[in-house]
Amino acid sequence: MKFNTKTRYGLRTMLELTLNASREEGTLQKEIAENQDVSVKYLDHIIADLKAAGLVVNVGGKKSGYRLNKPAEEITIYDIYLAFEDELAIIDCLKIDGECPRKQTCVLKEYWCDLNQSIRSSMVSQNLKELAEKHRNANDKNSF
Amino acid sequence: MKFNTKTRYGLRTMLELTLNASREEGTLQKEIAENQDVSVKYLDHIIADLKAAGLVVNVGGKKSGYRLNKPAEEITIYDIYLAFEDELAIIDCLKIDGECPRKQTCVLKEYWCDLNQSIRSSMVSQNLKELAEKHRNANDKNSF
DNA sequence: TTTTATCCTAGTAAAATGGTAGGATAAGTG
DNA sequence: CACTTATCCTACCATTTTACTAGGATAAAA
Repeated sequence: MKFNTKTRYGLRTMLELTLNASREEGTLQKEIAENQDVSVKYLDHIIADLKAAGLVVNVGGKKSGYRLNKPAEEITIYDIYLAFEDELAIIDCLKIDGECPRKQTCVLKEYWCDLNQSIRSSMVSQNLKELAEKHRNANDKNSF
Repeated sequence: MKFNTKTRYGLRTMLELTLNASREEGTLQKEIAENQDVSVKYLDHIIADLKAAGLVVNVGGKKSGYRLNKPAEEITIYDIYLAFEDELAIIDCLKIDGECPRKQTCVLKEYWCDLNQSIRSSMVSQNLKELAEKHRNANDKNSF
């Protein structure tokens, strides 16, 4: 029961882009990789996923930096999660077309479903702008 | 981000034992396996884990059935989870002795930690007695 | 004595995880 | 124009985890 590293690094990447939002020229992969202690090659995949999800854009084609593709307050942690994973389903029968012969009357499914909703809602209700503000109010301005 | 089958089957096993709590002779593995559509062999492992965690006992040695080892209201979903997994840590740096160079000032860790707590608290606050009551109030009395 | 259900240790195919490697493309630099 | 370098894109891969199955020992009951 854990989140994978792509989601974690992806979130850190997105927070870094949020903090650099004032930069017109965006932020280079290389810089992010250094700050976040990931290889540029691995970050490649992460950024590709974020890009495919429409969360980041690269400012001017090859050799240019990245920026958020929407205002930070419109990007939630769940959006970032979805760049790397399918719809949250903590057990299989909660999937959109997940079938379970017991589904009609399963009291446990009810429980799992509630928990699933509560996790998702925690991720939906936290956006990047709030995170960035919290970060700026913290002591050390360079770590996350 | 999902729960494994052992935890799911373990919970179903525990709910079945709760519903059968009035039986002095306990419930046989075989019966549980049939009701829950698991092979007896696989259930073997699951029950072994539940037993090791002190959640179930077998009534009279070999060839006897299983019973809960404590009152149902004292057994939470989190107790059952712990029979199969380590302490809940949705990201590694939340582990008891998990180290992270950024830990002092990491605003993201704060978020993950809150989410971790909220998931755990959902699991801690749901006990087997409540689940069994909900189940008995439902239509179909035999499925979960 | 035979049956059978618990108990215990191994093994294992398939999938997921967390990456690395290689090279194509194109933008900027000397 | 040649060169460097950062993005882009496709493979590949080792390790770990997952979800089991298999085999047999033990002991209680029939």
